[in-house]
Amino acid sequence: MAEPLSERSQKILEVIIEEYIATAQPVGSRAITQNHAINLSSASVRNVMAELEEKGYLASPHTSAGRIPTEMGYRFYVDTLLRINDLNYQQKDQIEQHYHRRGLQMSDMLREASRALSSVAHYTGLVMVPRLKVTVFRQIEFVKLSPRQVLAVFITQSGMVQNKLIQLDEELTGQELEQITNYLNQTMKGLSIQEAQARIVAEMAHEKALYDQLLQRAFKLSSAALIDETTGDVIIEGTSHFLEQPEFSDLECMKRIVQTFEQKRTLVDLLDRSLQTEGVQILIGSETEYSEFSDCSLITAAYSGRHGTLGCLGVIGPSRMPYSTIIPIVDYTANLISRLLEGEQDLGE
Amino acid sequence: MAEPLSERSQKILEVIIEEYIATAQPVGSRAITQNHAINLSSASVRNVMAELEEKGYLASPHTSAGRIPTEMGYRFYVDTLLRINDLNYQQKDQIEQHYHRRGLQMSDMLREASRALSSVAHYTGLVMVPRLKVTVFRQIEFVKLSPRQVLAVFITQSGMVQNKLIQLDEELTGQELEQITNYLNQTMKGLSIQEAQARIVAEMAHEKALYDQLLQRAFKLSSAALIDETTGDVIIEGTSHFLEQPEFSDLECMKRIVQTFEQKRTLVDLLDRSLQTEGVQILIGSETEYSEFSDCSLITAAYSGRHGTLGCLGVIGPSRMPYSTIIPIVDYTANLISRLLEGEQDLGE
DNA sequence: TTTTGGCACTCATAACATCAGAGTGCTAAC
DNA sequence: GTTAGCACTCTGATGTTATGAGTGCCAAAA
Repeated sequence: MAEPLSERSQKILEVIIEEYIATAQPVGSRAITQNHAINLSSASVRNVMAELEEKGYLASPHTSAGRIPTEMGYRFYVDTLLRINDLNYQQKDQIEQHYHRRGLQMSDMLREASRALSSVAHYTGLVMVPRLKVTVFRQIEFVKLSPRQVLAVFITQSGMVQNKLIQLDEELTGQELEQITNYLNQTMKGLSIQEAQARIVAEMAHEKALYDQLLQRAFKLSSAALIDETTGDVIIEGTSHFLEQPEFSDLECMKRIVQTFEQKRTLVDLLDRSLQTEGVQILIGSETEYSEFSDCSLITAAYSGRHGTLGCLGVIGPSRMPYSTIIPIVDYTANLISRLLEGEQDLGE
Repeated sequence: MAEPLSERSQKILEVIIEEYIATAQPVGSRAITQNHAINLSSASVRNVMAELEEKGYLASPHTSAGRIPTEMGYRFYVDTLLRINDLNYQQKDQIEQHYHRRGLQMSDMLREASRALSSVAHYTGLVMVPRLKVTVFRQIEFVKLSPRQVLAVFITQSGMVQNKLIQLDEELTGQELEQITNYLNQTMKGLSIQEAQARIVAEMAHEKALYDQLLQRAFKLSSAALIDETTGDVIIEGTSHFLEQPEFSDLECMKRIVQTFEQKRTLVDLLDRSLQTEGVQILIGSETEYSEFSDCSLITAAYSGRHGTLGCLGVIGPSRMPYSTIIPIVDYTANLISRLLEGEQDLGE
């Protein structure tokens, strides 16, 4: 059981998985001997298939229906059998076309990334919007909406814009607000939000601040503006691709997936977990740890700006997914976005 | 044919439609005589049903399957038979709960409105985001991202925030930018965007501007910032409710609807058309003029701020929809949002 | 020892026939 | 004008059978 698969078994497993990915039909021994360059009789293939089933790489829906890959089968395939295709010219072009328009803001760019993923991969595209705390401070502006209400507009080095409505304890004059703005912009420029927050805490604790009411107000205001209470956001494009998959013709199952997409929460958690990983990460079925995705796979890659990892993006679809073409699409998109975001920053400095 | 329906026929039509809305099953003559206070034999009902079918209000899927309402049937029902329920306490409460959190920005509020519609009505909620040009100018800020790139942050009286990246022909110093900002904020405060644009055009034409380079730049910049090239946006919540409807169990049809939602374009057009209408508007089936919605109905109502209509919101679902409960939900939500937005403005002045 | 041809067996799927039930339309009687 | 009754239609459920794809196993061949 723990003994490794022979080369021949591996080859057959590979062919079965690729055939199943292509057709969505259980693969029989005969299909293998006919369609592919395997010089074996169907009986020999059957023996190997029985072995692969026993070891857990394959399963049969019923006696006379051929075999389909298990999660473990896909995992082995991805880890050891997969040969990743290079993107062809057309695919690269198709991805890049999404960014030809000039003057895209960061949020637009991320949306385009999700669209690109969805349309090129033909699965659902996901892009996680950078968490505030991983971004770098560029500029803050306060807009007074009413005596006790201020809108903080906060711009990160990478060009993201965040708005936040702040309720004030005490009234501030326009002049005070301006002073605060200037002070904060000087003090925090170039700091990461985490650094900025740390500095705020430090300076607020520092007694010096006690003497300067304005400073104290400034810190209060900025700490209110920089608290990131949002749960994170994900840009989802191409939900409808799920409806094309024969494995999700079950409406009940489909509904659960769409609902999960709508809540976004689960996807945020999922993508968060992928954030740490270097390169392309692949989660298959139960590895996602969500039952609604038990027949899905998630392929993700992190993207970054000049100051490090910003977020991650990827594609979700059925486990029966052409990994060899999807992986480079995700990889290429993540790199492209990273390059663009780093370029943006160059302009900014 | 053109002769009107007798009272009895109308009553029977009403019962059939309501029964069909409740059960999603074709309604037979017997169901009517049993379940409802109609003192007629099934044979008499059959006569009436034949008449209603001939006149186009009903259709029969096949000989032995009872009748279902046609589009014309629904239209007649909505126009003349419908008695609109009042919202009960729970429903009102459920809608209002979405706004209890303080410090909601306009965009958050609109999202909540869409969620509220979706969760209370159990159909898909739609909210059209106000077009820039119907809003009132409050404040503009320019943030210099690079020598030739400026981010314009534009805040409307109703608290909406719009960002736009502007490419400059010529470099501007921070000081110049500040002057421009001040000038524009003074000049355009309280103007509607249409008025503001008109003024820009007028002043740019005016020869006085020729002498003052700074002014000219100001106008250029603001006109770039105020051009609304976005196609309009719609906030959609509760797509998954469509998957609950038995009439859309056809995956192909379902997919077309979800795709249409994803593109948003069609929905923008649809909602745009409803914008002019006073009160609640109802579009049934082909009245939407989109084939993918041939079995859907759209119920909308406009919402407004103090300065007039801002946008519209509503619900889309199958034509077989409990109009009497959905209509007041849409109506109430639109009024509530309008009230809140007008309140927001009070705070702002 | 490995491979393969052959054969019995299993099971899903499609095709077909049958039947019950729901509903209609029509006619004659009330 | 209303209704009871009846013949008729059509769907959907049920059951039966045939087909065929695919397996497992065994004995013979390599």
